[in-house]
Amino acid sequence: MGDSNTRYADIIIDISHEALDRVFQYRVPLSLWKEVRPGSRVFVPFGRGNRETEGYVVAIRPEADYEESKIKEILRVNTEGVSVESELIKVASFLKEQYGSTMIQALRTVLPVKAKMKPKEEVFITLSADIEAAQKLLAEWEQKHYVARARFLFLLIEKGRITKEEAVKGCNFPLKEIRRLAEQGIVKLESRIKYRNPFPELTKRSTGWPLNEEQQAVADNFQKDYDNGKRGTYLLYGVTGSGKTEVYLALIEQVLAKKKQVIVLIPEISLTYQTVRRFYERFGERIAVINSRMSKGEKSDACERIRAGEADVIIGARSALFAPAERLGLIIIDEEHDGAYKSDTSPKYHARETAVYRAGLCGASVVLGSATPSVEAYARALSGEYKLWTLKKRAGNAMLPTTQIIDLREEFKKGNRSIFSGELHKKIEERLAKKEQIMLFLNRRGFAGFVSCRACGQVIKCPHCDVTLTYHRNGKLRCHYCGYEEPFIKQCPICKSPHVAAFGLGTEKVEAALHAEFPTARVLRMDMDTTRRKHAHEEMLAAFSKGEADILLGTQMIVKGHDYANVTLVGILAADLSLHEQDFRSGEKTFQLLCQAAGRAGRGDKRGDVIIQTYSPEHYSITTAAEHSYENFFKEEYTYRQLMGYPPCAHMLVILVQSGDESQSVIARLRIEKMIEQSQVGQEVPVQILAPGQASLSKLKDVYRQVLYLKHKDKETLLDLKRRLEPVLEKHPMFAGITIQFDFDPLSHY
DNA sequence: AGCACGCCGACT
DNA sequence: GTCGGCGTGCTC
Repeated sequence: MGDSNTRYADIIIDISHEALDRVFQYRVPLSLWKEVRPGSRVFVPFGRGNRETEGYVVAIRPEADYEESKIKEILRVNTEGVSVESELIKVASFLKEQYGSTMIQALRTVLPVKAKMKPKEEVFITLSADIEAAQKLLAEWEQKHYVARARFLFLLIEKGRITKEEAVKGCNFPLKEIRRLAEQGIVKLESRIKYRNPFPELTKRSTGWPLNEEQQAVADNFQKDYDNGKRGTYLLYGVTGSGKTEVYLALIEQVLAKKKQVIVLIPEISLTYQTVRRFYERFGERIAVINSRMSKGEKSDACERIRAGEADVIIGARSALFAPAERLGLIIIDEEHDGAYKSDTSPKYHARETAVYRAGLCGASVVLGSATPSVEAYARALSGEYKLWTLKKRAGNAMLPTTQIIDLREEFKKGNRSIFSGELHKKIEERLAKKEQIMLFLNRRGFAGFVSCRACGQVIKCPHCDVTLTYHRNGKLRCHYCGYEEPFIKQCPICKSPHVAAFGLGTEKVEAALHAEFPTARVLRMDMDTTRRKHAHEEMLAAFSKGEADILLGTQMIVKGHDYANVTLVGILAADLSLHEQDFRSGEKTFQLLCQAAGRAGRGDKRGDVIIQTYSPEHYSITTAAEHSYENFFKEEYTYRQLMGYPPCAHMLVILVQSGDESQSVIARLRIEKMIEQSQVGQEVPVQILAPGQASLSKLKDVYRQVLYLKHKDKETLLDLKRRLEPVLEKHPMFAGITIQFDFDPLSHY
């Protein structure tokens, strides 16, 4: 396009206001062609008064799709403090490109509150003419009945100094008029930044524990790389209790010594005062915490401190990844495997991948930590893409608990219809007698109602897909991946037992059973119902910690959190509940949950016991969790992913089609399906389309949802397909009123 | 968000 | 005619 002599820029003016939340086109003057690029910050004339406004260049293009005569020119490029903003804008383009969203959505995630929340600036107006002259003027205006002017001047003479708000709102005297008076030398405008002290908190410092040999080796290795200018991604795989946090603290200190900033990501639920305190104690006021519960003002204050370089350790959940740190040197992602690192709104980015990208832009390293790494991260560590560090020793004397798998089919044969196996019942009684505490864990997520045979443990699966059939309210069994449906079976297809049932076990039911079987035990039940109140979660855990209950019964929310020295028995009531969700990650999730739950037993000096009750005692997720072997689990899981072509061995792209009109959503989905099919004709390895149809959550808030699952070996092929689809979906009138969302390598099913 | 524009009413 | 008060609508 060298022959064309005009160039246009798509510019976002101000993302803080809804009506301006779109791109505006400006001509790029020839003199700025070299400087203006996507990501540049520029000044443009905006609005009727052509007032000079800052904007972000989102794209450069040879043509405009707006009336040529109305297009204005970019004034100049903002070169001040460009680094962070343009870095973040690049991150936004990455999000748009890799995860599929509009540039505006991407920018909104990356530049959130923005200093548009006004950096607490107050404008004051003072008199610059002398009092006598002012009073003369006031008399003149009053005489002429210039009501607003007089009101303003009267107040100003009276008070000597008033704020802009008092003048504009209080006297109904417009800012423009004040400016004119300022030009005439009657008044003076001055702005002052309002300061506030955000952290009068504890600033006690400690140097921390000396590192053990393993931990020191990791710290040394990192230091060596960092000193040599090597930056990369590291996976810190350390068993529960191996002291990963101490390692983080050591790495942070190294990086701070180089005058760099550090971002520490923690899953939202563990972002409690407890966790943050360890960092406070070590780094004092150099810390900034970004929390979803913070007000906009607090957030922008924190951002200002980061931008100004006053805070250099930033702790927060997923979105803290976009903190405006100018001198970023390290990003730490704790509990890297946690599902909370994937955004659930568009762009559905993964913090791990995005962190690696941002680190690459600014020359930072990334450290991922976990006791049960995600299959993705561990595979990359094995391939050499990430560097693997392993911590095998548990700090102190804590021993791994003994783990026992109980086959519930055997219990059933023995005639035990109770929720508790004989062994678990016996152990609970023992602990109650010894005044030791017990945690019972029901790893149920959602309301997945799969159907299984209570005699042989057979789970009813779809004949066409490797997923369980779900029991529907209409009494039928259905596969959410292909739509296959069959009537509810009366007997097990394998062992012919009539005892087939939809599995559904609630905490309330378990609580009732506990009261019946152990009438003296004090039971604390934790689930969605009992923790709805604001601090209920923390309070209940604290109460249990103080020994106010003998048994803590709950869903996965109880596995994270404090250590309980007096807990010596952990019972997992039905490990299968998360195993047979219709999701290719269910094995991984189950393994992680079991490991975390088991890690709760015997944190003190008493050795703990773990009992896993299951109908699938031979499933690798359960056996490997029982033997505390991540490596064995990984081997099995990776083979399975390879065999089925699931991530990370291949890639998936979910296209979610939403519309308020049911038939419209179906038509749109069918059209997209057709377009994809046609684009794949003649391809050597075509993209596979799986499970086109209604999403399992088929209607949400009166919006109908249709999904397409696409699968291909190479992510680039899917990205390419998305790139070609996007303009059609955005522009073509047949997709008007239809919302389309993309999700790469989903963490949950639709 | 800003800001211009346009309309109506009050006063000189 | 001029200024003030207030609602409306647009910004490449």
